[in-house]
Amino acid sequence: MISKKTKYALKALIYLSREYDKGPILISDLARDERIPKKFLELILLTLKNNGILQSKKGKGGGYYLGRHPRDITMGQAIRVVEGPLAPVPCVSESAYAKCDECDDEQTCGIRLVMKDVRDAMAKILDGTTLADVLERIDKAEQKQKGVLNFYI
Amino acid sequence: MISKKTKYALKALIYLSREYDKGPILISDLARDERIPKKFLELILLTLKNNGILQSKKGKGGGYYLGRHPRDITMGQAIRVVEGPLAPVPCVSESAYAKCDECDDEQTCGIRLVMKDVRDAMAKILDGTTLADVLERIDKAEQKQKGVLNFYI
DNA sequence: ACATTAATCTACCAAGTCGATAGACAAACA
DNA sequence: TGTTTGTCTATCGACTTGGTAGATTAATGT
Repeated sequence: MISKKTKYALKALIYLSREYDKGPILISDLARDERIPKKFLELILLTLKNNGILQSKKGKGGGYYLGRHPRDITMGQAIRVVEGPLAPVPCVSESAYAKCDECDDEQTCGIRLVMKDVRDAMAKILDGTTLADVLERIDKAEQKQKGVLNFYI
Repeated sequence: MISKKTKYALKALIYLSREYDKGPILISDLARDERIPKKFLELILLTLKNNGILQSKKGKGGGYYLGRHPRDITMGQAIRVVEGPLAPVPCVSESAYAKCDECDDEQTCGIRLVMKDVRDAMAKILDGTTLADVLERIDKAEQKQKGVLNFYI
């Protein structure tokens, strides 16, 4: 299960993607619209900025905005920053490899063999899905919902 | 990342799979051979038993053994028991669905759309891999390693 | 120069989880 | 009856999670 922190981060990024061409967005506005505790959101946005995903501007007219086009930011990148590596065990992580201390022979570890497959499957999806893709999928889901609604009217 | 508890559980299950036809195995032996803190392992084996994956026998000649054939126990089943649902968000869990409190409309939630794919990919692998499969993969990896070893001799 | 705005930094906190241990208890067996 | 072995309950320190408080710094408008 991903943490609330990660959910908040993803919500914020999707929000900022939707407002991509509208200049800096205030933390306060984001917090209010997405119902995220403001002070907590501050920390999240800051680490996203420190990891190159967001940029910010201080003072009047300031706020946060995406560091790159929504089509150039993936879910995988964002999740790794706030939640840590995707891999279920450190010994199959590409971004943050580490030896498992319980395990002596990595080559013949059954857990590792299976978890490698899991990691790869997750990475394929999350690194292959950009913020722009997510917006698109949301739009399609909303269209579909509207369609059903019309059907009932 | 999976917890140590889960790793210990999987190690124990793989161990018990290998000894499947040898009758009950002592907690002490398992703990010693797999280098798992004994008292901690007790709790793990107990919850695996309470969830129908293991069986046990008390007194002399007692110990723990698999409740079903290794070919009828999947990694997914075991992980759900000790670690909880596979799903990254509760609203896409099949085994333990729950509404996300941050989210009002499930149908159009972008996070959900992506995480559903992730859950399905994980479930496909973990529910499709039995303990017998794991043993087989370990054996193959060991054969391969021996081959390379022979090559160097 | 100065007030205002808004991000940034540091510290802190309560509650919960993780990994592990201790010891009493209960069933099986010889 | 005594020994063996699993079962249960309680407890522990360390760490993580989710969140708050307040001071500080940088940019902007007047």
